Amino acid sequence: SRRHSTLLLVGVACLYERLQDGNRQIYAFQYSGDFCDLHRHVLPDNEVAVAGITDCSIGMIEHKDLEQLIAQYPSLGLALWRASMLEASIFRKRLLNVGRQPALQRVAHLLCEQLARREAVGLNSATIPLTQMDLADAAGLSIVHINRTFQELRRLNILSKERRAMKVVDRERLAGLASFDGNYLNMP
Amino acid sequence: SRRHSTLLLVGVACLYERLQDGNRQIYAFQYSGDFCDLHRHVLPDNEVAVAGITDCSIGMIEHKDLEQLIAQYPSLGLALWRASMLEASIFRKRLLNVGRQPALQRVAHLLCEQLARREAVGLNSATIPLTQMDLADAAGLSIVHINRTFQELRRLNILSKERRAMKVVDRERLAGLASFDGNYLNMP
DNA sequence: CGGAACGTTGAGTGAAGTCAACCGAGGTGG
DNA sequence: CCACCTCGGTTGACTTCACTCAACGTTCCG
Repeated sequence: SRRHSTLLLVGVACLYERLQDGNRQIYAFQYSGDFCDLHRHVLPDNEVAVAGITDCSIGMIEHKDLEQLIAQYPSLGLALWRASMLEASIFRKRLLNVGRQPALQRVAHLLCEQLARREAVGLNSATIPLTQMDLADAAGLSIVHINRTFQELRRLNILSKERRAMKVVDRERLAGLASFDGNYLNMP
Repeated sequence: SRRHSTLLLVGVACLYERLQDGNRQIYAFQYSGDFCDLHRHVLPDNEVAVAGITDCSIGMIEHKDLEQLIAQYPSLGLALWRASMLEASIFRKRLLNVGRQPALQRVAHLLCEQLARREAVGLNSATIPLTQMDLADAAGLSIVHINRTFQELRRLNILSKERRAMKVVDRERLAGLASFDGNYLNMP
């Protein structure tokens, strides 16, 4: 059990868990400013893992230092609490989409969420550095089906290919397709 | 936007969201001691709703009173933060199961989780007061498919029928089937 | 130049969904 | 008291969305 928390400073990472059969579920993509493993504060021994999607810079903070800081600055404690509730809100929406939406809408919503979160941390390019495998594991779909879903999104002129990366060309229609409403991210 | 939070005192409730097409996703079942709508503290205008599964008693607390209490007793703030992280942990596991597990395991895991949580609040009966519709909406499956999954669980002598309610007969095998490990609930 | 990782394709399969009935237990009002 | 209604559960036939498998193409990098 670790004695520190990790903070993502630069880059994109993902939080995931792997099943016995090797299948992976990506729980969240993380951006600058996100704590990667705060949950270990409450659940030191769980199976959740973190991996970099791009190259990352990280910072560490000792648990006891963090606790001391919270004691000293109660508003930090409140901010961390709010961050946890926001994380829960994101998980809820993911659950709705994975549980109740077909592949096209599901992928569209996931992409909208990443665009919104990237924007919030100043990443304004519409080119998203995720592989089809990453998207498959986040959406709960097979790689092959993700690939075909992407082809459909490209056919609709919503996505385009840049070398190996995908680029969102028509964000409006992507959001329309997904019925995306960023309210749950605490954004406009 | 409400000025109070609701605390579930007695009974079972569920947190859910409905799609335009009428489809429902149940995010969580709630038990005595759970706050039903703390998320509104951060996201006052979201679409998440609460409904009673059984008859319920609830308590209300004004947001400003809660904030005052937290200021007065910092450990209450920490406890609420931990509760939010635990909620997030439950959502993560739900996501893993909905995204990556077939119906039988998915339903088995959901039932294991409810048994564990019921036990934690002193509800020791193995009879779970959920309809097949509730389970379907929580597992992200159709009612018809839930029904057939239940028949399979009964055929395996893991579940039985009591009147209209279901009863878990063989908790060991249910947990085995689901590869259930209660660690993510912060329980043994 | 070669290999690894990612992306694409086609064919065949299968798990879960949909539709449309019908059944059965409670509850309720005439 | 019983007819009736409603809600939840069950069934069968059929459909479809997504998965698997196995190959092949492409980009990137050493």
